[in-house]
Amino acid sequence: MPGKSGRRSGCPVSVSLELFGDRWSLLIVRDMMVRGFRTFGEFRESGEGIATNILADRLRKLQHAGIVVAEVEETDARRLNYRLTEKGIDLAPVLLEMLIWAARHEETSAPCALIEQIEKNREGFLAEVRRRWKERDPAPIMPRFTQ
Amino acid sequence: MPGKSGRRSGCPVSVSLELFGDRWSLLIVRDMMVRGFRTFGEFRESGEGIATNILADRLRKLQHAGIVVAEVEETDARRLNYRLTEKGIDLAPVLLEMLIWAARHEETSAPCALIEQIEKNREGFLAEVRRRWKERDPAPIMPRFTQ
DNA sequence: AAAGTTTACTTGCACTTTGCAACCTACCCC
DNA sequence: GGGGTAGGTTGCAAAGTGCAAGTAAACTTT
Repeated sequence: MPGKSGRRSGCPVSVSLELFGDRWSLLIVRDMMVRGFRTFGEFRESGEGIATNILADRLRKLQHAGIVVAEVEETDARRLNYRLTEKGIDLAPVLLEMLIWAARHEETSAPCALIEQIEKNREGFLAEVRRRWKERDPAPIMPRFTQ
Repeated sequence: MPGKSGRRSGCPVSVSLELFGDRWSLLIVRDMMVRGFRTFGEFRESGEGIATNILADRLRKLQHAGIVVAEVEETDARRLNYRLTEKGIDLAPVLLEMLIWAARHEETSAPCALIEQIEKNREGFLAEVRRRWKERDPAPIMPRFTQ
């Protein structure tokens, strides 16, 4: 949905930050992308403890931005399946660089071996993320990093 | 400054978002990185219209996170020069991917030719950003994208 | 040296966003 | 049709944000 008025500026970085520059949006994208989460309940129990009103708000905004789509599950009409769009899966490089940066400069629970492996093979990792998305493969590609 | 308690989780993405997951922090980093801005006044008039209390707060937090350092200018003691640390300049790939994503999926003021050129030569662009930082070259590497 | 300007803030206040708990309403299963 | 589950909404207190104004120190001009 381009052509929005009311933008702070036309700088792409600024535009990005207006869409997902907060503490939660990219975590939801991460869960969809690498952990295969699809439902409200999965995101809610994702480990970081997001409040349900914030979660509902972010899912709404991500849908409005065209990053996520929701579809009703055919076996259970209560259940919504949230899924990344192509625009959403294209955020993979952003998340990957954030992961590499934090693993290098902050103390995280990500095992060094895993990070090293990903860093050496960025393109392969991104290709695998994209393949899983395309084939709707719900298997998580990365563990949960519980602290 | 690793070893902080009170983290939501040990996931590197979550850790990153706790440090710079807001609408302003990365814009300040962008201004330092690609426009050569150094002083409070330059950030204030950067185009997006940040409030001065927020700017002061973000500069403080970025310093506390070790992403930015401040040093008094020798010619004018009023003037503080804010500068990225190595940890800060290492955010370049994150910003670059955000720039590419938004240029591809949103309507921005970035000229297509420029984006295409950068996308084809990511490593060269990152090397140039890093060179300018290392040599304290204040020449902006990218224009201001005024809308 | 008095007056004005610039720089980097701080303060006050209205407004918005967030976090937490509780509640609500379909929908499924038995 | 009763109980549990999924995906929310609502209310309220606390925190964060945006804007205008003010401040203190360091220069600059007269």
